[in-house]
Amino acid sequence: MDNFINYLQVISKLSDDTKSDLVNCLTTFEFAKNKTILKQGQVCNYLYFVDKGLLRLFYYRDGKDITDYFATEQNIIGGIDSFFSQKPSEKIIETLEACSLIAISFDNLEKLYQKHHDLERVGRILSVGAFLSMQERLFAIQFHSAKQRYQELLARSPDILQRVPLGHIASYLGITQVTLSRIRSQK
Amino acid sequence: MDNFINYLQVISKLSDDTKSDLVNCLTTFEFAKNKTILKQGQVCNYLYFVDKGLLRLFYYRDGKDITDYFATEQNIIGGIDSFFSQKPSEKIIETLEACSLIAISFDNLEKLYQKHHDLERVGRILSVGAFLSMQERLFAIQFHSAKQRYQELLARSPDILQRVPLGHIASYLGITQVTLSRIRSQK
DNA sequence: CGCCGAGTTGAACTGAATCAAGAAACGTGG
DNA sequence: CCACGTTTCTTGATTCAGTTCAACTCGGCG
Repeated sequence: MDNFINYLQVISKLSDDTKSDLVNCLTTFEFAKNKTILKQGQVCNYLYFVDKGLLRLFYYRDGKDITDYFATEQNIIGGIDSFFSQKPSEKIIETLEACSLIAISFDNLEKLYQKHHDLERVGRILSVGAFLSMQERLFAIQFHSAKQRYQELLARSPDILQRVPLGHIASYLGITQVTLSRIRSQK
Repeated sequence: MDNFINYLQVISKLSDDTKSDLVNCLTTFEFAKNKTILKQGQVCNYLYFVDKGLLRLFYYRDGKDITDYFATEQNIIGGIDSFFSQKPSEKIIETLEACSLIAISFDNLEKLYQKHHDLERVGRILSVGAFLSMQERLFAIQFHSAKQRYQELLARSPDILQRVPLGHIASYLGITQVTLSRIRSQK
């Protein structure tokens, strides 16, 4: 839990009061490998901070499995659309390794936001950051070739390549498995 | 100004205290058509709410002018990356029509965020919304054809098509002017 | 041992880009 | 208000990155 609180605290200072309230609202979960922790059609009730392990967020498009996001240690993952709208999720979260997660429920988060301005600030900053990374991703998809995107991922998160099947990587990069295979073979 | 405050208030309730502080921090600007209001290399010091008019946010990529975003009445526009990081902006904002804008400076916004929890909440909700729309845009670029994206824009913002040169529309959709012209001619 | 999912490789196809040239609209000055 | 140059838009021919379809390889595991 300290890991998560530290993570938040670095973003913007939290009072002791906030931190102690926060600790009381957090739940830890342990999941085995290849478990679905958010099903399609289910409302996403938690945001998860990854203490240990690796997960992915994905959805189906024409029956094809498309990875949207990978979360490793020190990342947050959730079905954001569903979580904030409290509507059924199109997207699915599954573990790709055994995971220890620190979770906060929607109700608790709302309550804490209400009560603690400093926490809401952290939330605001995280959201702006998420916006900016989506922007970068959009840019990469628009202007960088499949090869470039692969190399950027390789530079940014070399570990993911080791820990995840190539099919997931390919759809995350917005290319087919076949293209990814060709990219890897050349050079 | 009331337009802007109303816009914010709908997102989440603001106290009278917040509102009166807010009014004192807002500035209104009038710009003629085709004026640059954020230059490349300049730090973006304001977020603008469009009371009247039309603007675009764009940047250069290989010497080509790429439109990132259009803002019409009741939209917010700014060089977000630059604004929040307070670093020089890659991106440029220019008016495409004569505009009345309501602006808030970075310093004022920070001050207000500090003082008013309810306003920071509005900021948080706006940021999550911005994230979600980027997500949709990414999805469209990845999976929808040029034609589909054009038709979606047409459905969503028919007025923009009337008010903006096609070249800007094309780069916003992530296609060339040439392709857009072909799409429009068929059907 | 044989099956099965994951990855590779080859051949054909396609949406959109690029290159290039012409037509239409626009505005600025004489 | 017309003439000229400039920008905007259209149209045609060609090219290319990446997809699709399909067959094949490989390593693991019941």
